[in-house]
Amino acid sequence: METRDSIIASAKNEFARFGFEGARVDRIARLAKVNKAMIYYHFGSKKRLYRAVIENQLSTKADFIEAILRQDLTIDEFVLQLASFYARVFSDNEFLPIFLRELASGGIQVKEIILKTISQKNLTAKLRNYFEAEMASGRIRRVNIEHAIISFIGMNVFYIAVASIANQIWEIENVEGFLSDRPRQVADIFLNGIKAK
Amino acid sequence: METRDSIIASAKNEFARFGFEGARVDRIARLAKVNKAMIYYHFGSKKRLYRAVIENQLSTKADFIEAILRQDLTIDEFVLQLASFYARVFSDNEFLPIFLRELASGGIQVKEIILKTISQKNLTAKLRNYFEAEMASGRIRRVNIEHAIISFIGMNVFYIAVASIANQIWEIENVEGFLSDRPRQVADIFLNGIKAK
Amino acid sequence: METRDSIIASAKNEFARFGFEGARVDRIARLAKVNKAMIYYHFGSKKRLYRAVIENQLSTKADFIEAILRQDLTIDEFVLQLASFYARVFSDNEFLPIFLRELASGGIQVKEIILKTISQKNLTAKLRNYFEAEMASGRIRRVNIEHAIISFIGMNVFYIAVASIANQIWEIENVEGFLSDRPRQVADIFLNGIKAK
Amino acid sequence: METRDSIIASAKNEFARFGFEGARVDRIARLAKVNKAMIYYHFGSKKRLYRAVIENQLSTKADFIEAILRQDLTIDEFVLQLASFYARVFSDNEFLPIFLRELASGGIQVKEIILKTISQKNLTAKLRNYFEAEMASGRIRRVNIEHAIISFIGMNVFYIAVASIANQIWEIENVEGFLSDRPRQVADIFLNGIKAK
DNA sequence: TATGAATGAGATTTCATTCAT
DNA sequence: CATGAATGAAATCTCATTCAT
Repeated sequence: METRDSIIASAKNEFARFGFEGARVDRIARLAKVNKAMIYYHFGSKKRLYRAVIENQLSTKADFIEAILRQDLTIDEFVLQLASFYARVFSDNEFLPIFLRELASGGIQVKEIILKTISQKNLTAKLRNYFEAEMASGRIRRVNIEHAIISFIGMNVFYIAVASIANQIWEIENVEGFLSDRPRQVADIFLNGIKAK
Repeated sequence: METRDSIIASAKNEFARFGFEGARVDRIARLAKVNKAMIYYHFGSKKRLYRAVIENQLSTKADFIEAILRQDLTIDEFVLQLASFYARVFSDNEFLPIFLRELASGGIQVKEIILKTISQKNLTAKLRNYFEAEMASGRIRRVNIEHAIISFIGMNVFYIAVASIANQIWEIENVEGFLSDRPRQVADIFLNGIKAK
Repeated sequence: METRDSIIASAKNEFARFGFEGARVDRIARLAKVNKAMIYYHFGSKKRLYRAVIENQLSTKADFIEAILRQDLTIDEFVLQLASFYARVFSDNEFLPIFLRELASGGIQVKEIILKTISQKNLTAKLRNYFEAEMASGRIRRVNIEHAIISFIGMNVFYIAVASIANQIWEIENVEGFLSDRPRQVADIFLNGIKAK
Repeated sequence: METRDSIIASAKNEFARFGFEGARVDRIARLAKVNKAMIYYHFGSKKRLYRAVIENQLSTKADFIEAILRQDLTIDEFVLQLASFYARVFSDNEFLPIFLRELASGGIQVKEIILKTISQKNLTAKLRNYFEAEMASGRIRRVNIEHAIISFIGMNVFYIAVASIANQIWEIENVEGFLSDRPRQVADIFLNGIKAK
C-alpha cells in the first residue's frame, strides 16, 4: 500500500498545481519516486488516478459535519463551529484548487462523490431539521433555509478561494490574523442576519 | 477584425470548457472557421490568445459597480443592486469557469487585470466610504467592513459556482426561480446581519 | 497526394512483413521518409492506415475477373485465364501475407471490402451463369458449382501460399518453372474433373 | 505438469486469436489462471512458449497420413480418406489461424517442424509411389504428381481457410452441410480430373 | 513452485507551432 | 491574409521480462 499512497500523495500535489490536463504522469512518478508504469499498474489510467485522488480527499471531510451535528449545540456555537470547519477544509492548499477546477468543468467527478457521501449520512435532512427546530423555537427568524445555508457556506469558502486577490484589493496586511478572525466575523453577520429581533 | 473577433469568441468558449491546458488550438480554429495558422498570425501563441480572451472579458465588467456607487442609493437599494450585479457577472457561462480556474492556479493573469481596473476607478475607497458613512449615521452596526463586504460577495458568487451541486443536494427543482430569488434572499440576510437593531 | 501514397506504400510493406500488430508506425514513417505525425494527420490511426492499405489493394484486383467474364471464352480458355489471374494476384509478395493474416483473424476488414466489390460487380451471379450455361450445353458434367469453383480457386491459391514449404517437401528445384507451369496444370486437372466424358 | 499444460492450452488460444505479436502474456496468464511469472519460469520467454505451442500442435497430426497409406486402399477410397483427413486437421479452430499466420511470416518455425516429421516418416516417397503405381496400372492418367497432390490439398484446405468469406459470397446457408459434403465433392472432381477415360 | 510488485524500453498518439505557397 | 501540410517534442500508455519474498 506504500507505493499506492505515495502515488496518490504526489498526484494530489500535481493535480492541485496544474489541473488534470496540465498534470504530467511523468512528474507524478518522479515525485513519488516510482516507476511510471506503476501508476498504470495501480490505477489503470491518469483519469482513474485522478478519481482516486478525489475520493481519497473527500472521504475524510464528510465525517466532520456529522460530528458537529451530533453535539447538540446552541445556534451560536453551532454556526461558529461550522464556519471553522469550512475554513479548515478549504484552507487545504491542495484540495482547494482541485475543487475549484472541478467546479469550473462541471464537477462531474466531485459531484457524484459529494452527493453520495452527503446522502449516505443524510446530512441535508439533519441540517434542515436543525434550522427548522430553531425557527420553531423562535430563536431565529423565518428564513428560507436553503438560501441561508448556501449563503453561509459561501461567506466562508469565498474568501479562502479569492484570498490572494482580496488581500491586495482590501490592503489586508495581517493575512494570518484576518483568516483566523474570519469564522467569528462570518458567524457574527450570519447570526445577526437570521436571528429574531 | 472579423477573424480576430471570431477567434476570440471561439477561444473563450474553448478555454471555458476545457481550461488553458485542456484547450486545443485546432478546436478553436475549427469552431472559429479559421485556419489554424491564422491564430498564430493574429495572436502569436496560445498563451497570448488566452490573455487576449481574459482582457476582453474583464474590461467590460468594472464599469457597473462604479455606476451603482454613483447613484446615491439607500443601503437597502444599494445592497440589492450589488447582489444583482454579481449574479449577472458570474452567471456568464463562459466567464465563471475561466475565473474559477484562474483562482485555482494562482490567477496571476486575472489578478493583475482586476487589481488594475479596481484601483483605476478607486472602487475600494468608494465602497469603504459608503459603508463608513452608513455606520457613522447609525443605520448599520459597527462591523469590520472588509469582512462584511467579502462575505457579501461570497454569498452571491458561491451559489452560482456550485449551483449544479447545490441544486441536487438541496433538491432544488425550480432552479430558475431559486436563482432569480437569490439577490433578494442574500440581501435580506446580509442587511439584517449588519443593520442596527 | 504524394505523401499519402508514399505512406500507403511503406505501410503495405510493413504490414506485409510484420502483420498489423507487429508493424511499427515509426518504421513506416522512416521508410516513407515522412514525419511520424503525418501518418496521423492523413490517416488518423494505425488501424485506419491499415484499412486504407487493404482498400488500396483490393480496389485494383476485382476489375480483372470481370474483364475475363466479358470476353466470351471457351471453357478451356476461361479456366486457364482464371488460373493465371489467381496466380498473378496472390503472387504479390505483399498482398499474400496481408491476406493470410486477415484470414487468420477472421478477416473482418478484408471480408467487408471483398464482399462489397464482388456484389457491386455482381461477380457471383456472372460466374454461376457461366457454369450453368456450360452444364446446360452438356460441355461439362452436372457438378455443384460452388464446390467446384471454390476447389478451383483453392488449387491455385494454395500452392502460392505454401510454396516455401511445398518446394522443400517435394524437392522442387526449378521453382520458377513450377510456378509458371502451374496454371496449365491446375486447369488440366480441373477441366478433366468437370468435363463430360 | 498441470500448470504447464494449462499454460500451453491458454497460449494456443491466445496465439490463435491474436497472433504472436498480438498475443499478450498477461492474458495468457489470466486465462490459464496462473501467475505471469510462472510462464517465464516454465518457458523462459514468449517466443519459447510459442514454439512449445506449435510443437505440441504438429506432433499429433503426422501419424494420420501414414496410417492412411498403410491401409492398401483403392484410389477412390484413398483420395476420400485423405480429403477427410485434411478437413479434420484444418478445421481445428486454433490450429488454422496459427498455421496461416506462420505462412504469412515465412513460417520458419512451422516449416522446420513439418519438414522434420514428413521426412522422418518418408511420407513424400510413399505418396509418390502410391500415385506412380496407380499411373502404371493405367487406372489414372499420366499427370504431374507434385502438381496433382498440391492441387488436391489446396482444394481441401482452401475452403476451410476462407469459409467465412466464401459462405457469404456464395450465399451458403447450410454451412454445416456444405462442410461435411466437401470431402466427397472434392474427391469427385479430383478423381475425375486424374482418372483415365 | 508461486505471487504481487516493479522495471525499462518502446509503442501509439497528440499538439503547439511553423513553413511553403 | 489565408491555407494545407509539415515538424519535433513530448504525452499517455503498454508490455515482455524480472525481482523479492
